[in-house]
Amino acid sequence: MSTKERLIEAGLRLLEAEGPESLNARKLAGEIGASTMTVYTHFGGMAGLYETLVRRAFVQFGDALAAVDRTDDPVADLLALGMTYREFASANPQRYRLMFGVTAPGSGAAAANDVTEEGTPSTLPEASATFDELRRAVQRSLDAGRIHGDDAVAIAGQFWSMVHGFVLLEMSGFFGADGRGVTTVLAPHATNLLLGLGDDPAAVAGSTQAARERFGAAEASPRAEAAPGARAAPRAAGVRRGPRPGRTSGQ
Amino acid sequence: MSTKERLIEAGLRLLEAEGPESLNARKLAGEIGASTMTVYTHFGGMAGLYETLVRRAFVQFGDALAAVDRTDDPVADLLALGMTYREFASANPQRYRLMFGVTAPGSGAAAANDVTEEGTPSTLPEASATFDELRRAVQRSLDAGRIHGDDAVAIAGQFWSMVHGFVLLEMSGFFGADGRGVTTVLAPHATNLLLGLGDDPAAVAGSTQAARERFGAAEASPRAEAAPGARAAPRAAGVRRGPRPGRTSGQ
DNA sequence: GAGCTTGGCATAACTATGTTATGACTATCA
DNA sequence: TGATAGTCATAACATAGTTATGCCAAGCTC
Repeated sequence: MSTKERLIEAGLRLLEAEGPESLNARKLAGEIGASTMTVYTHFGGMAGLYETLVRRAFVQFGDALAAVDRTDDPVADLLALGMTYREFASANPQRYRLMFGVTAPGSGAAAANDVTEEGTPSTLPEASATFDELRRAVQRSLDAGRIHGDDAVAIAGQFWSMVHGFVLLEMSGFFGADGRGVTTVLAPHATNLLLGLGDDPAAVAGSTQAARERFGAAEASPRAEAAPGARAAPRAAGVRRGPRPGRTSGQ
Repeated sequence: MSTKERLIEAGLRLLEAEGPESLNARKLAGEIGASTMTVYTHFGGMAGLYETLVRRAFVQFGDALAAVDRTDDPVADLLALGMTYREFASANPQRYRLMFGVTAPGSGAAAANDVTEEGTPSTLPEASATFDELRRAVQRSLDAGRIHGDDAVAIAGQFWSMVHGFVLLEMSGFFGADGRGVTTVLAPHATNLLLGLGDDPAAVAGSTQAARERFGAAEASPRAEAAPGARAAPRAAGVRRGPRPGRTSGQ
């Protein structure tokens, strides 16, 4: 594997394993047995590396979403998409935060802006693709007459706000530790939103059940970054984890 | 004013004015004509300063939300609360990000963890108070029979997910630049959620109109952070202007 | 094949930032 | 008046991003 690729993989791994503060040039380089210079040769600096990681993460994220089956129940598909979305974020919280310019990868990241700070995802084609997956599911639900409206993008934005907000608040520790918030907050929210969009209560219940069953089955599949037990035993100890080696003066 | 207080205010000001990367000890100290040592004397380090800024920001945020009038239309109150919420976040994006452990204030912030990274808000009483404001509005809507459900906290969580997710995505540049997303995404989302919660369509429309008018009126008031852009105006430089604390009179 | 060019990379130095050690100065109090 | 505690400037140290420099191997030209 090329040095560049090894750096990227080490970066993604270190990010989740030791948190964003370990995403520094020296540690990264040490991880692959190279010098910090490689970061500059291949990425122009830490900012470039961050951007590459963000793109890569979005691709993986997009792959995970694209892997959701499309059935003849577009609303169930939409719900399954949401569950997968939340699953990915819960399993890779640091990655998710980085993707949405929401992490603190160290001082360099602040300089990395352009990518990390504000415009981050909205200008990345990889991110747009992610959103597009959602938009299509909404469009199919519209086409099927399950929900009503004239702007699939706007409706997709509502679903996105819902899941994105939930996921971040859940990561921050609101909504309880285990996946409890999913049943108390996210699922009812999705139901309410669908009802508000005009879907039939019975149909919503059916699609919810279908998505739930489908999702329980999908859990057995060996998805790479769909880390262990996101639903059953999701990191009760919280997002971080980590003795945080040798901070400050080591003392 | 005490050195400590001046550091806090300089911190909040620098944060919005120059971004999180300017929130460093030397710049901060220079801002008030002191040495970096003051940061350690008063806050124990940058981490302590961050935590103080987060608490202060939550207090200001809570004040802004508490200043929303309570009328005999609890749903309109709820919507006004949401608009105020979004307004605060849009006017003080860096502050909002910091509050939710969502900013990248430089390498120190990663160390600031404990506060900045994961548990940030969920363990801060100031943050809980914020959420409680929302919960009460939901409870009043339940009591009034406008919406149905047995768990005000869970329902409040849905509203919170909605606004939080919207606000962050809007900051990241999705949903367009001006407040356009508010009318295309956030407002319809709120309507749909209310409908899903059992409110009457006509009643929702009425409350929405009431909230809109009330908010438009409030816009004329000399609220610092009540920036223009929610409906029509662009809020080009909306990043500036800090909210003056302690305007809790209107309650 | 000899020499040149290019790209990858190690070494080491430079800069910025968090942090700490030290000591001076001031206010308060016994 | 002397002691103590708190505040804070100076200066040094550690870490992390970055850059300068040069080595070296792979091609390429002649």
